[in-house]
Amino acid sequence: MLSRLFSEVLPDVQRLDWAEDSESEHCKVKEEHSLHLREDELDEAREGSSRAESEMAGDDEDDDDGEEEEEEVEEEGDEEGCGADENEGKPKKRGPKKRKMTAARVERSKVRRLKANARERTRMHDLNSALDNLRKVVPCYSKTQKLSKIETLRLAKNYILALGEILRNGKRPDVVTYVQMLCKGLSQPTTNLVAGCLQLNTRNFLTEPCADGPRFHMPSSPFSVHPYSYRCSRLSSPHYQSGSGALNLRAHSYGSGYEAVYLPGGTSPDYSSPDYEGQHSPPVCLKQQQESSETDRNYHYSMHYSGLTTSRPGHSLHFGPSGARSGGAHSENIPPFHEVHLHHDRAPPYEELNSFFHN
DNA sequence: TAGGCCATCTGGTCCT
DNA sequence: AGGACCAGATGGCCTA
Repeated sequence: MLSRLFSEVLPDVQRLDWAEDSESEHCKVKEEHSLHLREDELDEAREGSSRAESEMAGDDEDDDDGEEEEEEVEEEGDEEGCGADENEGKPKKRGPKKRKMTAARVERSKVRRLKANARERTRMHDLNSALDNLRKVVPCYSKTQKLSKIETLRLAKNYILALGEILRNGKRPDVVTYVQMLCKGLSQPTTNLVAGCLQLNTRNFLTEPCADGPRFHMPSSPFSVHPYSYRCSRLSSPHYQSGSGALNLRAHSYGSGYEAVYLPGGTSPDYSSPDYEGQHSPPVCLKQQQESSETDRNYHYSMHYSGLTTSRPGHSLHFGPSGARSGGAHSENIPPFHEVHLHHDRAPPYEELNSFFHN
């Protein structure tokens, strides 16, 4: 199984390399464009430089061929507050003596600074490009709702640790434990998103009617794809932190399953109904509440539907900390499912995890 | 309006 | 001298 994991990971890493290459190509093109856009700055600086040189005709008369022989005039201690009174009692500075900053030198320094700025921009763009690539291989990816840089790094670290744990133990982890590992140290909004992504991929998560009220059951595999979309207005949004209507997610000691139980506070949408149109949020808030007991070591999570609405009046669910934002205030922000999903095609470890939870 | 996130500029440091 | 890297400062944008 582990070898299968590696055999699946490696080609994907190669794909990733390719993707990174193409993306960096794209980035380079963009960067060239942006550099072109800023060439005028350099031109301006150069023009300014030549202007300054001509204005400095008094002491730079022979600087006509661009190789200006700048004055090698040494400072007489008149810069940086090194006046005579300040130098009293202090040893004379050693090292290369500062050259006088002629206007030409100042302008050249400006040009150098502009070039350095351009390089710095390029460098940061490359860094961002790499971060984008990283975003695509961590468990939760959205084109529209990007994880922040810091959260991407945290999630990536947790993901690596989680995969390492799986490799070390050679067995699938408890689902909730897995979610815990992934979300360790993440902000609440990111935790919500990750939980939402994981839950998004629980095709059979929904609809298993119970006698004691609407109840959702997590299947053994939490990672298979289902077609519902969800929304998250902004990852930094604190909307999903707590709520009244909640979905309690309990891990069972038996099997690998856990169940999500709707608590009072909302109406369960009839996902099984053909009338149901999937423009709604699956739970996007997963918040550990407590450890229930030692015997079943159940972890309780509340999974809140934040402003989950449907086209049917009876299906409008209002969850959220205050309710003020609930009720579909952000329905226009719902990213389509294809924009928020697990990258099965890019993340074989996830497929492997799928198989873990399928077995 | 405050806070989070981000891009950019800038000066400093280290290395080649 | 120049490039890479870094961290601080700053201002813009967005959301609650």
